[in-house]
Amino acid sequence: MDQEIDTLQISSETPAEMPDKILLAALKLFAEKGYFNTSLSDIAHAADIKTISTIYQHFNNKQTIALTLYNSIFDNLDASVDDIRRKSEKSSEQLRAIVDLFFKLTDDAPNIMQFLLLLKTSEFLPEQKPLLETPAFVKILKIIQTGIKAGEIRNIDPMIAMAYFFGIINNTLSMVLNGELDKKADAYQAQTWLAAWNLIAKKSACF
Amino acid sequence: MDQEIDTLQISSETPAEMPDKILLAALKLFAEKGYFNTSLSDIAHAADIKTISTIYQHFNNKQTIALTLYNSIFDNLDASVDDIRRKSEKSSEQLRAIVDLFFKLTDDAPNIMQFLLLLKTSEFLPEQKPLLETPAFVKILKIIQTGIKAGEIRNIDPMIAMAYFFGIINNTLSMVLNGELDKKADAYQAQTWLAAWNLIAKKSACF
DNA sequence: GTCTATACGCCGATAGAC
DNA sequence: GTCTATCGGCGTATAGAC
Repeated sequence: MDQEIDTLQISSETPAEMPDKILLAALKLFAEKGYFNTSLSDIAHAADIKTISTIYQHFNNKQTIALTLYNSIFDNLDASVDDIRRKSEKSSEQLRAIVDLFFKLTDDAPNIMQFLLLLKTSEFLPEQKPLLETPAFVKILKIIQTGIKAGEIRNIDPMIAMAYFFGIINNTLSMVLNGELDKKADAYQAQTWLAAWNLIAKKSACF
Repeated sequence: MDQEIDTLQISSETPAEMPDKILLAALKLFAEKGYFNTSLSDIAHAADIKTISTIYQHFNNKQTIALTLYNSIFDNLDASVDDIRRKSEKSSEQLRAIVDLFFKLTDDAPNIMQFLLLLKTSEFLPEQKPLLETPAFVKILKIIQTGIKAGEIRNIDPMIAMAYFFGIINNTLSMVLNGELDKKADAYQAQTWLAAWNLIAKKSACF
């Protein structure tokens, strides 16, 4: 996955334009302190802007900033999942690629993963869909369902498979993001993938 | 586990005294809407109190209410873990009892589990320890370490074992609490315990 | 297009009557 | 011990000068 996160360049060299500067500052602060603990002044300060007014040149209000981030992140995730589904047919390989993406993002763009995994978006974006009803995750559910039909994945409730699989993946990544695991996500990727996949895979000797 | 949650009776018949009425109302609202979306007026209203002032008779400020809840919940969890460690020596049985407790609480006292699993307490109680540094979870980590030494649990990093084990358990319970799984937690308990335990147990045919 | 100044509301918190 | 009234501040948002 070499696709950038939409207009939100993770590691671009060109200094960000104003709207992106604001979004990046907001993303960082939301991820670190939470939505309600960051004021527009905080965002302005972090974006090297003197006053709050400039923010209103680009966004109608604070919530819109969060919504723009939300849409950018989930649109991009959705596009990545589409990409992944196109490149392979096997559920195992598709899930593997998604796990790759998540681990890579955790190391390279932790703020984005914090937004995805740690923030309770329903508290400040009540209209938005919860994580699992998001297009990206609906597609991931389909991958699992396909895997079950194809005999790659054990014949259990797909939602349960998803709960277990991403329970392992996301909890491990959450602990990396929280500093409760001290190495980079990359160090845990291989064994965590194995644990999660073997748990739902049919060929495993587990069940 | 028949122990009540401290002074916070979950299903007591006797109408709660004033401080508990406030705490129960706050717990419910914090769990449902989040800390920052609930005002003291909301709490007063939910506690059948006419004005906010009455709250200040019992608590110094809003944060203290949250802190009292936090302490009550974690003290109780800690006591439960002590109980469990006393009743059995085997790590498997101890972990099993903890899982029993979590599933039971999810069905019987969802607000408490929402507070535990879903709320980001660091956002409104920044001084408090994160979940895993809490006495209860330090003891749980010890259970896992003991299990490794005893040969019950695979010889992996205890933190990783914890990440996987509670990744499965907590994510499943989170999905129940969010309504993403439609049955009661009880319906998923047996298979979820098996999945989590087999993942870290040594005797499993998995690895 | 960036800044100054200001308006407005909500909420946490307090004083004090009864 | 419960209520009325009110304060003060912060944070969102806007109007308008330059």
